[in-house]
Amino acid sequence: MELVAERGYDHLTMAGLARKLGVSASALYNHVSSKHDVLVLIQDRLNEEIDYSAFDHMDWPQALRHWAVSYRECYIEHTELIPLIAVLPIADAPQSVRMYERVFTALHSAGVGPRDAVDIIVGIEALVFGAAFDASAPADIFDPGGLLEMAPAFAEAAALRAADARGSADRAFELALDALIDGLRRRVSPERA
Amino acid sequence: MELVAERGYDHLTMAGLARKLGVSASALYNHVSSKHDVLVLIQDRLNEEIDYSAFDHMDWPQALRHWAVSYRECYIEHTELIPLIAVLPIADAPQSVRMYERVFTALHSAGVGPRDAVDIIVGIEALVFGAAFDASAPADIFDPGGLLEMAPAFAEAAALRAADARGSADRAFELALDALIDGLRRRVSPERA
DNA sequence: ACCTGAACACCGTTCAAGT
DNA sequence: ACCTGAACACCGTTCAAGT
Repeated sequence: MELVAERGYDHLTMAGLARKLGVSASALYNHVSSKHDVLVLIQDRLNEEIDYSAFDHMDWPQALRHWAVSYRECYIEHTELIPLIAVLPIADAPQSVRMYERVFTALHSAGVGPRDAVDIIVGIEALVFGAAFDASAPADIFDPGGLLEMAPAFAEAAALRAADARGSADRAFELALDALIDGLRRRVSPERA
Repeated sequence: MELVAERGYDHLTMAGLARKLGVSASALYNHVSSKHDVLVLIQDRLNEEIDYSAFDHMDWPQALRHWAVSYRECYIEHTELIPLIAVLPIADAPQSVRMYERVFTALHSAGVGPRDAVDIIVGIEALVFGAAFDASAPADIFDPGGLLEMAPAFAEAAALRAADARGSADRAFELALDALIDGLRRRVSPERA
């Protein structure tokens, strides 16, 4: 009961979490010292499910792609946590630390310099988080509403998108991800261009 | 006093905003119907400052880059608003609608298909929002703390990054942005590869 | 038309008191 | 060692009452 970060807390509130555990809200403070602590536990639980095994048997651009896709899938189902987790230090989150180390060493041993490796990780993560946000946004996010006359061309394309918001978000993510990784590969190992 | 979304609201709370305006919190509901309304006003105010004039006199990959840099700069100074604004529909936000229309038509008239154009906008935005998050994260976000022995290689590179977190975040963003745009250009107009 | 002040149902957190 | 219940300082929002 101590280490478990119980799943299914849609309303991530101390009271709600306590109710789900059958205790009072104040009882939680015998196990964690603040809400920040439970966020760290959740972050680590979530990051544990990200699949980065591709780095074992693929070249880094391909592995990066698999990692990013898995990363995004993990967070799409828990989008309300993204703004909290995206700025959360990884100290005391062992699974997250392990993941970063693996990705970093894979890039490094493939000849990518340490600064570029960190930058690549940060860049991929930025796209992943941003895309997960996008996937969680309402389908009509680009609907100009009463301002249609201001954006006739964009509105038409946005309506097409709204018809299959999730599929469109997936396509947009994969287009950007492929473009990003392709660009990174050319930048970091230009001889293979 | 009605339309103004007063600046300097660090604590974006109805009470705080009311205090800054010298009225009571409940008085605000004579002008807006909910906090969501003031967020829309703020979103529009903020997006008004994004510079997309580059689309007037540059080719789309270059213009996209200028737009993204300006976009990110706008949100870096108001990072606490990102999670709210990133999922906010743009209906009733005229400046935002205007911006999207301009970017979309610029891409479209350059020969980019409507679906790709929207995907490119979404992809750039994802990177911008994610990178703005990253820039607002604490400098020691990648510090493994007591788990140093789990990530010796990554920790070293992360420490280098922490020494100049903001500069590193900028570099990572620009590396990813250039790579992304380069990849998009190749994908959308392969003949110019 | 616009404001105030009290009230409501919530937050995260603390702390004395119990077992 | 772990829990409860009351309390605190906050949220966003409503509403009767004032001018």
